Order: sequence, then C-alpha cells, then structure tokens
Amino acid sequence: MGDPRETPEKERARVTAAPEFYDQGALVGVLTAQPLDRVLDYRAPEGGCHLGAFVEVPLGPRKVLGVVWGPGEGGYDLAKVRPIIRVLDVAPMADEMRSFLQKAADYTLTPMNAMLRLATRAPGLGDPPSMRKVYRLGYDAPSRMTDARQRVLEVLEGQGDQAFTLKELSEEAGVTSSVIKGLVKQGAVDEVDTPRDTPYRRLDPGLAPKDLTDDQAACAAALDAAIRSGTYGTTLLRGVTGSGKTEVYLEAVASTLRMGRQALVLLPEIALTAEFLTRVQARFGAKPAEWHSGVTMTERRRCWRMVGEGGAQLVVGARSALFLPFRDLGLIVVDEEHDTSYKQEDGVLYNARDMSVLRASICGAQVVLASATPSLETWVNAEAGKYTRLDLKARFGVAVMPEVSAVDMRSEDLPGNRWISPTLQSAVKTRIEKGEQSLLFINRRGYAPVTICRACGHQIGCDHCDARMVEHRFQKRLMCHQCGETKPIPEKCPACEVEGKLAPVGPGVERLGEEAAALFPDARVATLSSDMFASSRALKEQIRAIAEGQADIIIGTQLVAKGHNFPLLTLVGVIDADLGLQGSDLRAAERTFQLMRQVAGRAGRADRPGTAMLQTFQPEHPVIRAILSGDEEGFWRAEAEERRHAGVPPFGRMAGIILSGPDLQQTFDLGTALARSDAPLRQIGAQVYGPAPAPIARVRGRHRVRLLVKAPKGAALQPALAQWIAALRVPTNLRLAVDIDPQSFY
DNA sequence: AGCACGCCGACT
DNA sequence: GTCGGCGTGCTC
Repeated sequence: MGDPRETPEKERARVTAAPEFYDQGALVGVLTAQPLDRVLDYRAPEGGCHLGAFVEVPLGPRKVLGVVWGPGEGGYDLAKVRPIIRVLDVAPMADEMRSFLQKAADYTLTPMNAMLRLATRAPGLGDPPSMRKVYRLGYDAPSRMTDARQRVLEVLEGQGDQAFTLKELSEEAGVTSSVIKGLVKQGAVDEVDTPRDTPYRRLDPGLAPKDLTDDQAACAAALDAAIRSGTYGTTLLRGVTGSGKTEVYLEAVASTLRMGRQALVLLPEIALTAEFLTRVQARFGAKPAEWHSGVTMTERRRCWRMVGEGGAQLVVGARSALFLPFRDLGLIVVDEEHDTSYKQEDGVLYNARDMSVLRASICGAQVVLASATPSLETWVNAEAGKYTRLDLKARFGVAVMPEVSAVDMRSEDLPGNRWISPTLQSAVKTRIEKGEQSLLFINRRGYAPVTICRACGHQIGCDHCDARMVEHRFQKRLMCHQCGETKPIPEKCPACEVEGKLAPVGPGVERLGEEAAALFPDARVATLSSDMFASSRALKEQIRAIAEGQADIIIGTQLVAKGHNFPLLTLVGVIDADLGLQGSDLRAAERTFQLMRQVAGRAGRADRPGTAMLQTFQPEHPVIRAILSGDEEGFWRAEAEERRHAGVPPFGRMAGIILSGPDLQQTFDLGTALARSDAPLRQIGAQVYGPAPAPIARVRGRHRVRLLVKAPKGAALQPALAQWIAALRVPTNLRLAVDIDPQSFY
C-alpha cells in the first residue's frame, strides 16, 4: 500500500517518563521468541523489573529470551507460574519499539513472537560482555622514530582519548600491525583490554560539508527544517543517477546528528555499502555502524547493543536494520526505495520501505525515500500530498538521460542463436573506434536459461522445484535459480539417454559475452555477473578496473544497473527489452520502466553524451514508448490511471495467501476449503481468487498454492483476513503464510 | 522452536 | 525382546 500508518500522528513526546516498574513477585507478562502466539505469565525477579526489560525465563526444560510486555494476564494456574531468571544487561526495549513491533505485526498479520525474533537477531544477547584489545597513546617515546611510527602516533594524538582496534589503527595510519606491536613493546602505545561492545567512533556533522549546488542546497535545507521539527514526515527525494542524492541525504543525516538523534540508511544491496561507508567517513570523519548478513557475529552484537545505548549514531544496513532497538531514531533513509529487495519474500513478509514509514510515524522521525525511478506507490503518495516531494535536477557535467532509441528486432537480420543485432553491432563498433565503452545489458545470469535435448525435446529441470536448470558454463554446472541446487552438466539426456544432443537455448550473460568476443575479436570484453566472482572484493576490483577503462565492452546483468559509475561509457544496448513485459504481473510495466531507465542512465557522463538502444520486438508497446520518449511523469500518470481503473494497489488492497506442503492435492484441497469459507471477506467487500499454483509452484520439494484477496481501498483488510484464517484448521505438515501487499501477483 | 512422550520396524 | 523412526503436544 505504501503507507501502513493508521492515522498520521501528531508530534509525540520523545522523552518518555520512567517505564513502569514491577516489584519482585509481581505477575508480569513476558513475550518470548518462541512460537507461542501469546504472552506468558511470570513472576518479577529479585530486584523487580521494568516494562520492556530483556529477560531470561524458564520455558519447560529450557531458558529462553523474552521481553517484559506488561502486567500478567492471570488466568493461568498460579502454582505453575515461575519466576523470571534474570534481567539481561542490555538497554530495555523502548515503548516506541514495542508499539512499532505490535503495529507491524498487526499490519503484516505476523505473530508477535516472530516479530520479536526479527528484533533480537543478534547473537549472545544474554552473554557477559566479552573483551578485546584496543590501543591508545602511551607515555614513552619510541627509541627510534620512523615514518610509519610517526603516522601511528599522529593518528592517536589527533583523536584525543579515542581508542582504536588494531585493524582500525593500522588502516587509519596506513601501516601494518607489526608497526603498532613494536610501539606497544616500547611503551609508546598502550594496549588495553576493554569490553568488545564499545561505542562507535563519534561522527562529526561539522567536519567536511560538501559544496552543494543550489539545487542540492535547497533540498538539504527543506530536509533540515523537517528534521528540526522533531516530527514525523516522509519525503520523496527524486533525482537521476549522479544528481547528488547521496550528498543531500548525508546532509539530512548531519542535521539529525546535530539534533542528537540517530539515523538509519537502508541500502538495497550489500555490495553498495562499501562505497557508502567511504563517503560517510569522508563527510563525518569515521565509519558508521553496519548491519547486514555479511557482518560478523561479534560486530552484529556490538551494533545491536550500541544502537540501544546510543553508542551508534548512524547505522547503514539492509532492510532488517529497521528492527534494531534504536534509542532515539530521528531519520530513516531508504535509498533506491523502488528496489524490490526491500520486500522480504520469506519468513516474515514485510516491505522495509512501508515499515520505515510506520516506525518513523511512531517515533517522530523523518523518512527520506530516495530514487531516480520511484515506485508507483510512492509517486502516488507524493502526488496526493501525503509525502513531500523534492526533485534534484541533474548537475552540470552530468549527462541528462541519454538519447534512447528502439532497435526493431522484426526487421533485423539475425540468426536464431545470436542476439546482438547488426544495428547494435555497428554502434558498438563506432564506440570502440572512438575509445569509448559500451554496455550490453541482459537480465539473465548464466550461459543459457534452458538446456534442451534435440533428440527428444526434454528440458532439464530442477529435481526439487518447478523451474528449469540454467547452464552456468563458467562454473561448468547447471543451476536452479529458485533453490540454488546445482549439478554437473550431463553428457547424455536424462530422459532418452541419447548422447551429445543437449543444446543450450536462449541467451544468458555468459553466452552474450561469447558472442561479443566473437564479433569483436580485438576488443576487451568484460562480463559482470554476481556469480562469476569468488568474492565481492574481486567483483569490486573488476568494476574499478572497468571504470578506469580496462574494457571496451561490458556485458552485464542487473548488477550493473545499480549505482556503479563508468565514466567512459557512452552506449548502452539492452539485448531484450521485452523480457520483463512477459507474464501478466501487474508491476511488470513499472519494473521494466524502472530497470530500462536505470540501465539507460548508465550511458553518458561528464562531457560525453550517451545513447541507449533497446532491442525489442514490440516497439509500439506503451511501456517501450514511454521509455523512448523519456516522459516519466506521463508514464506514471498512465500507469496510475490503469491501476486505479483495475482497483489494484495503490488504489485497492491486496493480500496473498501461500499454502505449502509436500502433497499437491492436499495443499490444493486446503486452498479450496479456504476459498469456500470467504464470508468474513465478503463482509468487507473483498474478493478471493484461486487457489492456483503459486508463481513458483514448487520450491525445495514443497508444493505451493496461492490465493489472492482483493479489497477496496478503505477496507479493514487485516482483521477480516485474521478472522478468515483463524477458522481454518491447517494440518501440521502444511504451512500457511499471509503476504500483505504482495510484490508480484497474477 | 525445542524437547518430551508415544507407538510400530530391524537389530545386538 | 530392545533401539529408534518422527507424529502429536506442551511450555507460564
């Protein structure tokens, strides 16, 4: 829906009174992360406990983590009520956080215990603080001064009482750890044991403000005023790649830090964090806290604890960072807000963009939704005045959108197993001659999406999913893009056992690279796909090398559409612009539009104008025409009108029900039973569609069946869904998941 | 989620 | 006769 708030809240008191206290022996309700869909009664421990305290409680034979959620409910045999074991040494959960979890649970129809699990995804919360070594300036002078030693001492002197870890200090001073160890031995540097969970280095909002363009300064000033109001508000910050969105929202972060509040920046992909950390360091003099799946366990714990104690001013992270226990969150930036990775697709189904708005509305924070190509939901909310809209014009020296043209594939002379049209080919040739780079974009990983037997027509599929295996020639294996299962490329057909007749069908990024290399034997061709690099560091290195001009032709997947700058790139060729338009997914048009605009936007920077060429079999398709004309507002208006007409989001409400189980018939039967008992939904004017096989009909051996619910815009969808589902008895081997505002539906 | 209890197949 | 498969049920 794009805005899950119930009612816009007025300013709220952020300095809350001391939380409610329960004396020893009092009956309290404790929420645990165990899948019991209710709060359990315990007795307050020796010394009592506060509302919101993180506690350890006995549950059967085990000890589990819980949060004091309120007074006990009673109604359970008082003789069986056990005492809380102990209160953990972490900051208690704020009222705001408890309220957020509750409202997010109500909105997404997720049980509270699952919400708590999301909010406590840090290891060793109950452990005593572990120690580590940090380094400070010592009292003795080193016997002999060297350049390296000098740099170390300068770093330490420059930072006052700041303690560094070995890694931080050696990086900062540009020396190896042995230099520091040597200084420790001589007493010039002190090595001290301190608790591992130390506050992050202070960020200085006044350190290095960038020179902003008038345009950027105006946007930054508007955000500053909003942040200083201390109230909730959401702003759509629109600007093409290179227009300086990041600099603007870094100034919003600075405003937030000056207010003494915390900021959170959400990025859609871990690969983008490294560059962002560097920019934060340049602007504020230190790196912020990091939170995503690539962060080590100890660092996660430090981040979680410090966020709660106020020892972290800024967190950069993936969507789950939204559930960190911030003490006083004043700003949430959702960068590339249209990105589909903000929607969690397994486990708890939530959209981090929408939940950001919810959390901010509860804690009186500002939300900045940054994008060059906003989601339709956000665009509509901005049009309706629910969100403020700020537009960044392209800066001088940054190319406006490149000239976009279509290559009509119906009139191109191209053999069946080749994909680079003569028109595109000659355009690439021209760039090579001028010493400029070309990007050929195809949104398909691997070598070929289908492997077919030319003897019997059999297509090799995954054994566990309803998906075809994709050939990855680079890794010499077939891979299922659904479950990640791989197997060697067979010699003979698994169906008819004829040898040597298996043939790759259709293009993938690897195959396209092969074709480009054959067409341009003298050109340097670099293929960029996430699965072709052993580490993200290797990938980053390759991207850097390409940006410096060490390639003439770049072959890339979606990966290249996201945030990487190639200054020498002047031509983008989209191999299959029609790909995203297939299927009847409602958001297909929006997604294709966004992706094509983003990819096309890679071409042309600085003083070199860019060109984008879209290979298409349907140049008259409205979406293709909108991309060609570059009329973004027009596209959104038309798309909004179409959705309004169809009564679908954001002009109607939708929910998906996914049933899964080992047996297809049984799973389908449950779906049928559910569809028949739709009285609670009819009451709110909602309709049920299905059951039908889910978009991915089988995953990891489990069959999946989906129902769709469509309701009018103002309908109270969640309570009706809850009532509907509660009446269904789900066998234990089947699972039911509710997906509010599903991303894809057909 | 764990971890119990509990009722049917192949082993020292 | 037992050891152990994982189906059902409980945890304040």
